[in-house]
Amino acid sequence: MARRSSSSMEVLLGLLTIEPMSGYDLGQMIRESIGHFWNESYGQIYPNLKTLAAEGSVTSKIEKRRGKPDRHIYSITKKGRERLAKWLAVPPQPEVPRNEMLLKLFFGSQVSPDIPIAYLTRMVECERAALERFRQIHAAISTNKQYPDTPYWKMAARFGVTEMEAHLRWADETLAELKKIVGKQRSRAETRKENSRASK
Amino acid sequence: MARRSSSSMEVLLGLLTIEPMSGYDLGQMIRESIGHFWNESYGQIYPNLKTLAAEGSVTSKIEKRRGKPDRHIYSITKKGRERLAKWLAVPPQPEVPRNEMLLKLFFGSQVSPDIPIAYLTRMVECERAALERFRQIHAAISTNKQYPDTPYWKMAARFGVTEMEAHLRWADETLAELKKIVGKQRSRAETRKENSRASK
DNA sequence: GGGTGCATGTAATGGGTTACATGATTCT
DNA sequence: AGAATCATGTAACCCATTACATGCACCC
Repeated sequence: MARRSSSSMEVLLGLLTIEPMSGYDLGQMIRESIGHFWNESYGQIYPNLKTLAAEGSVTSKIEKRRGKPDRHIYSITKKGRERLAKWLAVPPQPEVPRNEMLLKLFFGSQVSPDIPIAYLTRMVECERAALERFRQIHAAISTNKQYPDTPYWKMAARFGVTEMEAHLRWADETLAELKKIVGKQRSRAETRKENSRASK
Repeated sequence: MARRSSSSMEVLLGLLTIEPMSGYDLGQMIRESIGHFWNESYGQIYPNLKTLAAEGSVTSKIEKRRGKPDRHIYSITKKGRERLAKWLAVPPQPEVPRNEMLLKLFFGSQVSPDIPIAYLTRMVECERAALERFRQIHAAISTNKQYPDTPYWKMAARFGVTEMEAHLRWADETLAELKKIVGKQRSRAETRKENSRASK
């Protein structure tokens, strides 16, 4: 997608401030903790770690384990922290995310209303589940020991909660609207049928 | 970004159901009408129109105009409508958008709270403006003549309104939280100063 | 015996933005 | 005179995902 200022390396640096980790661990962590607003594939993580190591932003140690494959444990260096801080200081640019669901809805008149009804219904289920997850994450962070990171993690979780609630409200409203359209089409079809019957 | 099922061609087809247009017009329209949830660059639009023309989903006519450059006016064909309908029938996959702002906030403890405060404040301004725009768009659609598309366009606009309102609520809450953190750091700094004064 | 998880990595592929090129007209 | 808008297009480049490759351990 060609984001000019990649951020893919900085995520790794950011997570390594929590504790030293392997590439595999980083992948796991990204999916579990920030997966709701950021993801990174291994095809990106491993090469980026190498680049960061080459420039001295991270160091690596090999952890030998009999039986299991070796683990390359990466730690953030002073230089890495500087790079992270520099990136954090740059105000994030407002980006327009591509929302395929809205795009399809925008062209909804081209197909039967049953189609948007179907995927919105499914979306509601997904978002209800996501909302629950966000609430649990928030609760888990709140009861845990308080790190300096805790308030920030809570803010991110609160974002998820607020957004999911908004989406659900919108979806309810929209589904009601779509059902009204279906109703109108049905009654028009009825009228047509009656007319043709009357004209016979 | 490698979305497996590109959608970039279907946007063009969708917009061409409204009326025949040139590549340039399509670019304008995308920015003005669906720019809040989808964008497309000319480097994408022109080649895609050629591809669509080659496969017979659109036809083109050249509009000669003295002085100004020629315009290639594209119209959607029956085949194009079929392709669009087929795409519309596929339920949109829930995608995790990359939210750089949340990512930076997540690592907020690494820098002074003034930094997130600054960009959240700016974000609030942008989103307030966006909210206003969405409301105006919604009002404009509502007062206009009713096309079959109208209800769907309204739904998309309502999504924007709902989401912006949610973001603004969250930003307010988050800014308050960040200011509390600043307060705590100030008071800690005060205490340290007093302690060192007392120890002199 | 076969699937799943751990663990690292590379290459192919594809999508998308930016920058560049061109050229006329209109506005300041 | 110079900037901006209209209008079309191409090429370079970047970023990211997917698929593939490898190999051991553990569980059913």
